[in-house]
Amino acid sequence: MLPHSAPDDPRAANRINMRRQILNLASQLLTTEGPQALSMRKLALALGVSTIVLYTYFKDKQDILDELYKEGFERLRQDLLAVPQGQDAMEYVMELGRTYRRSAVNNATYYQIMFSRCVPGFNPSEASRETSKQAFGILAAGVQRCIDANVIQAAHIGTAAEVAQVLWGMLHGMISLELFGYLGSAAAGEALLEQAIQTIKSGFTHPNPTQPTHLRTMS
Amino acid sequence: MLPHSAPDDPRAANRINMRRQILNLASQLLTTEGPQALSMRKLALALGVSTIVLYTYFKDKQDILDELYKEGFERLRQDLLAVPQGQDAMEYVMELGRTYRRSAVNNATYYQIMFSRCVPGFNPSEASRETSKQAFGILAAGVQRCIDANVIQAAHIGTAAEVAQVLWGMLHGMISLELFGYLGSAAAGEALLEQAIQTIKSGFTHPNPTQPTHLRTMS
DNA sequence: ACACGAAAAATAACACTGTTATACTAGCCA
DNA sequence: TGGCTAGTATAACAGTGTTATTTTTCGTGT
Repeated sequence: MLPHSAPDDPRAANRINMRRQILNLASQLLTTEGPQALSMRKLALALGVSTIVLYTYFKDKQDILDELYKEGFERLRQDLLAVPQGQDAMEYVMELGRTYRRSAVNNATYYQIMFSRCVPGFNPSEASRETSKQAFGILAAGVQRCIDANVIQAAHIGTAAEVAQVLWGMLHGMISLELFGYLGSAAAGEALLEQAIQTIKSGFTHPNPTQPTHLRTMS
Repeated sequence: MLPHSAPDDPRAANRINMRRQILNLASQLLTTEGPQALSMRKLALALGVSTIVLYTYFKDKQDILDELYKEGFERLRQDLLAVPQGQDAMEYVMELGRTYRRSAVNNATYYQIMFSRCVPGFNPSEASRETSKQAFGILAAGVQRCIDANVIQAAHIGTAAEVAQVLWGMLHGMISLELFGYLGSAAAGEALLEQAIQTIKSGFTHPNPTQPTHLRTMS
């Protein structure tokens, strides 16, 4: 991962040290003042250095945002990992959903970077999108457990990954509406998410009343 | 709505004409080049006028974005209104969901303005948020029809508005993931939305297996 | 220890952005 | 015709990301 220089090269050590310092400050600026306040000049000023320094440690602003994007998904992943895997597979998945919301609300500005195009030209790199898939994998594994335990009617819905994508989308939608202020208070957001989770549970546990979905994707 | 001048005042006529001209161009720029390309200077240059002109017809850039935000919700509302209200209330709501996605995909850049913070400081005005509620009202009315027809187990879920908010969130989430590129192709997005709709239908038509949600909003 | 060379940093600038103070010009009314 | 007002242009201010040029720093070979 490191460049061509030796690991004990003082220059290289300083490099990764400086990288962390910049990212820490960027992270702090992001959470305290929001995405639009995160400018290269402010970053440099707060570090007491010139703007050019940022460009010696990062390719450009996108590169820094990309790192924050990864950090956001890493936080989410850690939070999801902390959910205890009780005996009830379905209850575990539901708790993942609640944790997902809590993590998103607690890291709202990170969530903006991860899921809304809050910085004009920013698009996460392919490598960073891989990180996002790891957080998603926890959800998919939970769904797989439900399918194995026969509490999700898999045949009527799709593969574990597909079900997890649907679940993810629904959770993300509720949280997204809340963060954008469409649901009113945080309490309302929490209550509505609980409703959504209950509805999803109900939908997953009961057989699909119509024909398989892949036969009717074209209307 | 018009200012203090008479309706046949040639100045005033020119005013609303110019307003429309600016908005049309902004809309075009938005769809062709995306939100970050929508700058006041580009707008003025394309119109062949000075930037100051924009500020005589609009308070600032937010004001223009606010108008586009309203236009986006108006398009969505029109698309939803065009859905025929067949006999089956549930099928009507499901078709609303499919139409919602189609409308969002067809007006992806508008959707970004409506639901993602794609322009740094933009926050829709209170008046514009009222417009968004009108589009939401169509969804809520459809849900109400389902409740009246006893195809949604309302007692187990909540009021029509709450159910509609959950439905809306789920639809929005799937579409949002698709537009951000998390679902792969448009075909995958369409198929997964169909899965989501079927799951929602199943969840809505079957009674909620646990106690009412308002008793467990606090964990 | 000293000088060399390369890496890192500073300065200053370029091309943008939204916004506005000042100056000017056009058109309407008396 | 004169004057007033609304509308426009010019030019500037403060901010953004980025970079070419210059200067400094610092590890390393002699």
